[in-house]
Amino acid sequence: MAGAGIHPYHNQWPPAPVPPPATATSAAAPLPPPPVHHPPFSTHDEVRTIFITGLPEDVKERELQNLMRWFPGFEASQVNYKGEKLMGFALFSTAQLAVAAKDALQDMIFDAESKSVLHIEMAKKNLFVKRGIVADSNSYDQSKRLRTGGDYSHSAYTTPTPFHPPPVPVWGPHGYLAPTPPYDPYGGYPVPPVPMPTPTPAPAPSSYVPVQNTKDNPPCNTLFIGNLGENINEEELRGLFSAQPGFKQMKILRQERHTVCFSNLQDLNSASNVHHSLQGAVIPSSGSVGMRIQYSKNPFGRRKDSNYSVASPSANGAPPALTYQ
DNA sequence: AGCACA
Repeated sequence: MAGAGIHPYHNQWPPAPVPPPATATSAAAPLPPPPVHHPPFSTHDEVRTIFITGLPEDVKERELQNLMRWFPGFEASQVNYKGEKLMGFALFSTAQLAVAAKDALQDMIFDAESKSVLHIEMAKKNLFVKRGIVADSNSYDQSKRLRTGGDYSHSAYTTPTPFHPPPVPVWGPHGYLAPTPPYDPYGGYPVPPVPMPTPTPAPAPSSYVPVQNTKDNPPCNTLFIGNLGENINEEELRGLFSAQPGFKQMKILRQERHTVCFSNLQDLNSASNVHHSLQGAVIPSSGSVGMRIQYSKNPFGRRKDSNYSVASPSANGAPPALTYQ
């Protein structure tokens, strides 16, 4: 009976940084410092953040991040959509690396279509990274979301894999782009600097964040998922939940302020497993917030408003309960 | 915190 509830996703977000599954990286060669997980208390108070203007209006945070991630020392980036002009920030591990990225990106044509040319300066202050979510030191604002280096950092420059181009020289000094080349802008490099996001919905969340699940509802076959972030991608969400064992169907509800989701599983046990294994899961489009999972108040298959007790005396053998309510 | 659909 109980005790055999082994499910493939035994995630319970280890509270301490768990050493990643060491892929046979021999630590013989001197590796650059790990780009992420920089403690907030940096010993140096030097500015190691660059300030980016000239981004196209429809720039996505992910685009900036995918650009920045190729630069050594990149830790986190952020787009501020608040002001009249877009501002981007990117934090590096050292001021020197920030300057290097600044110089490499200076006057780069970010988007030939919209004629966007980047202008980079050193920021006035460092980007403030707070456990994945960030605020500029000046103001905290919901319209700003931060993307940290994340778990892909291992594949970029830490290991000189042959198929990854060394990023910096690609867009060398000033406008590696010809006026408007309709062809491969990465001149000679077989691989674009921004890897294609894997089209297959990765059923594994990118990370987990502790969630305080204040109160839950009685266990049932349907899960209510909230705290999904404003820019949640439905496909991504669907991909995640539909890959869970016992998945039956789901419904995504876009509301004014919060998008929520209902995931219906074949039985209570499956729902319980997912409830546990995905609690606090973070997927890329949710920003850096972890989803909150609760059992639904209205499990699938049961009517919300029942006038007289349980309104389905089907073959469950349950006698009609006497409920005066 | 935000709980629809049958």
